[in-house]
Parts: sequence; C-alpha cells; structure tokens
Amino acid sequence: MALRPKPEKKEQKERVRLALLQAAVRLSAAHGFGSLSLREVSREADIAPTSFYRHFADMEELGLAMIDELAGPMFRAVAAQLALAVGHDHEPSLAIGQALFAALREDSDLFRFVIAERAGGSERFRAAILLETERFIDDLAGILRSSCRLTDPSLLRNAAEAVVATALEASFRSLDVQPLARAELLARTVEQVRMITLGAEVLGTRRAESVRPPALNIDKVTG
Amino acid sequence: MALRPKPEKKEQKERVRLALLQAAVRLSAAHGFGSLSLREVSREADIAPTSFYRHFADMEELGLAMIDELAGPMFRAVAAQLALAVGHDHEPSLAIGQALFAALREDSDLFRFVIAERAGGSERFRAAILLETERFIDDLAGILRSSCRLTDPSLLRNAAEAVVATALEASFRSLDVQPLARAELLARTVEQVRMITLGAEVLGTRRAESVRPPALNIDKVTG
DNA sequence: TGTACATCAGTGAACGCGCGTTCACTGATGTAC
DNA sequence: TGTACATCAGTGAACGCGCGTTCACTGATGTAC
Repeated sequence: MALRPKPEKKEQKERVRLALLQAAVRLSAAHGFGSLSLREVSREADIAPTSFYRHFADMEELGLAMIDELAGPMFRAVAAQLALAVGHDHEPSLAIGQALFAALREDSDLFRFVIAERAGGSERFRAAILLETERFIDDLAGILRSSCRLTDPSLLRNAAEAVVATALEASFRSLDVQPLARAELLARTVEQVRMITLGAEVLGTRRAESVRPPALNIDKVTG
Repeated sequence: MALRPKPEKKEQKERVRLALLQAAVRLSAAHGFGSLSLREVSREADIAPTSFYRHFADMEELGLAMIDELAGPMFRAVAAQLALAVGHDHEPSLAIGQALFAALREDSDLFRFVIAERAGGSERFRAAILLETERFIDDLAGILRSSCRLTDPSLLRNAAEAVVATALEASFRSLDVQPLARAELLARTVEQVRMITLGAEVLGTRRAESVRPPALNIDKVTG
C-alpha cells in the first residue's frame, strides 16, 4: 500500500498552496478579500479553478490560512525585531515606530489584508485576527515592562493595547499616503506612543502612592 | 414647460432613496459592503433592481452617499454630545467613553460600515471616511483644549488623534462582544484615554519648561 | 375649469457574463513484491 | 530489476445561478393656457 505522502509530490503541492496564499494577498489589496473570487485567485496562481479544491474547501478556509500562516508569523517577527531594538537603545516609542514601518514597507499587502479584515471580514476572520492581535499586545506589554517604570500588569497591558491601536491606525493611513507624508505620520505616531507610556507611568505612580485608588464607577459609565 | 421638481413626487423619491441607504447599512453589517449586490439592496428596499438607477449610478455612488449623508452627521452628533458632556462634568475620558458607547448602541450597523470601509473599501471610500474622521479629530481637539492643561495645538491634535484611534479600536471590538464584556471594554478605553491626555499634558509641560525642546530626529526614524 | 402635454420614478423582459461546483478522466509519482 | 497497482494533483466540459445593465413602456403627477 502507498498511504504515506511521497516527498517530491508533497513539496510540489506545498508550492502551489503557497502560490494561492500569496495570490490572494496580492489581489485582496486591490479590492478587498470579500469581493475576491475563487476563479480570480486560481487564475493569479496559474492553476485551473477546479484545482483550487485540492488545497482549500472554499475561500473562507484560504482566508483563515492567510491569517494563521502569513499574518501570525509576521506579527511575531515584528514583535521579535521590536524586542531586539528596545533591548539596544531603550527608547520604546522610537523602536516601535521603526519596527512597525519597516514591516509596513516589507509586507504592505498583507498588512492591508489584516487591517481590513480585522474590521470587515466574516466573524471567523475577525476572531482569528483578534487572536493574533491579542498575542501581539501581550508581547508588547512584556517589552514595555522591561523598558518603562511600570509594574502593574493590567496597566501595562492596557497601555500596550492603546499603543497597538494607534500603531494600526497609523499603519492603514500610511498605505494611502506619499513617502514624504509617511515620515511625518511616523513622527506623530512616535509622539502618540510617548504620550501613552508617559501617561501610563503617571497613572501607575499615582496608584502606588494612594492606598485606596479612586475606583472607576462602572455604573456611571454604563448607565 | 414643467422643469421644476414637483413637491409631492420629490418627497416620495427622497423616501425611496433613504430606504436604499438604510437597506445598504443593514445588509453591509452582515457581509461587508464590498460583497453587496445592487439587486440585494434593491430587494431589501422593496424596489425593482432597475429602479436603483433612478437614485444612484452604481453601488459606489450609494456608498459615498452613505458616508456623506449618514456617517458624517453621526460623527458630528457624537462630537456635539461629547462637547455638552465635557462642558458639564469636566472629565473628558469618561465623557468620551459614554458618548462613544451611546452612539455604538444607537447606530451599530452604521459604525460597523464606517470602521470596515475605512480600512477595506475602495480608495474613494477610504478618502471620504478619512475626511469625516479628520473633522471629528479636530472637533475633539477643541473639546480637549477646553478641558485639559494643554495649549500647544499640534500636541492637542495629536492627542485627539490617539484618542480617536483607541476609541475606534474599542468600537469595532465591542461589536463582537457580549454586553457584560462591553462594560469592561469601556472601562479600559476610559483608562486609555486618561493615559493619552495625561501623557500629552506631561509632554506639554516639559516643552514649555525647556527653551529648546529636543526635536525628534527624523533621519533616525525613517532611515 | 377643462384639456392637452411634459416629466419621470418605477417596471418586466431580456441580454451576456463570471461565478462556484460536479464530474469523470489523465498521467506523473510512488509502492509492493 | 521488472511489473502490476495505488495515489492523487491537476484538468476541461458542463451545469445552473445571480449578477449588472439596456430597453421600451406605464401611469401618476404636475404644468400651460
């Protein structure tokens, strides 16, 4: 019997699968993943539409693979580069700006896909991307802890979330902008990250000083 | 000759037009505006597909009208409500949180449309939504000026941009979340807004104190 | 007031098109012995 | 080594479907005089 996947055949299949993923990234940058057809992606990847089914059950499965296999690793690579930069020059806001815009230059189509589907895709897409985002926020919180005067974990995590929010906002804005304006956008983002980390430090210090910090009144907030 | 638009006829036409806009808002919340068909919207608005053309040249024109005529006014209403709340209790972070989440409850489908298309729509869509966002940021900067110890206009504007980024992030997250988790999300957002305004105040004070503030090195940032 | 005319939102039939999906088949690769 | 067999990625033909768009027409509304 021949049940085991034969090495050479398997390799070739993997190549076609990757071609499909990359074709989808390229095409979805132009019109959005949602209005992308199975035939369009197959055409771009140079296979017959019917061959698509040898790799994915439908377009949604392909989209989820894009998130898991392309977007996830990219996020983790940015986090690693970020950790390295902060370890060297100890200015987190600048390091974050640089790491982010380097990734944007490198993988702008993938970035656009992630940012767009994060808000506009199907529920499963949004959940999958949110998972990657949460992971990235955790990584960033760890990086901030080693470089800021901040110890409260919930405050760190919240600051990291705000940093990621401003960074992603800057990311998708930079996609429509000229290179010159991009430098100015980056400078603003760096300043925003400084505001957040500074403000978080102030909040942390205040809470450490007061025995009973004035709790947020949830009733008033939600009422 | 009968060139003038007859009052009753015009009124009826306006009603159908509004039905189309609202149908598109409702439907685009489910699958995204990009994968919405002219026939689908017409069906939802109870007109024949061919009648669509009496109101819009194509789906893009309808989308732009959604931004101009629905999303724009909504943003301005939120800003107005926000200005009122801040004028009353002088705690901007809380007021922002409340105004935002009230708007989310009221117009969640419209919010989802704006947030999704802001990143994922056509270039014209993104430009139109960015315009509304910029306006909203300007409004918010004005509100912050009257309630924070902040005078530097560029710092104010930058803080407002960061606040809007975190607020929009929270907005689209809240759309997938249970009401109970929403309260916690709101509390985090309020804390993030506090961080930003506090940090901006610290930055402003530092700059006012030093005669020559240490300028951001753009070469290092973009190099 | 009555009559003839103009406007124009709404419509149903019809078109060609690209779509997702099925199916049976091919042929290269790999296995059994 | 040679031979018979199994696997399975890739394919072309074919299907029914919903789509955007055109066209000529209807009939209610409004105007001219």
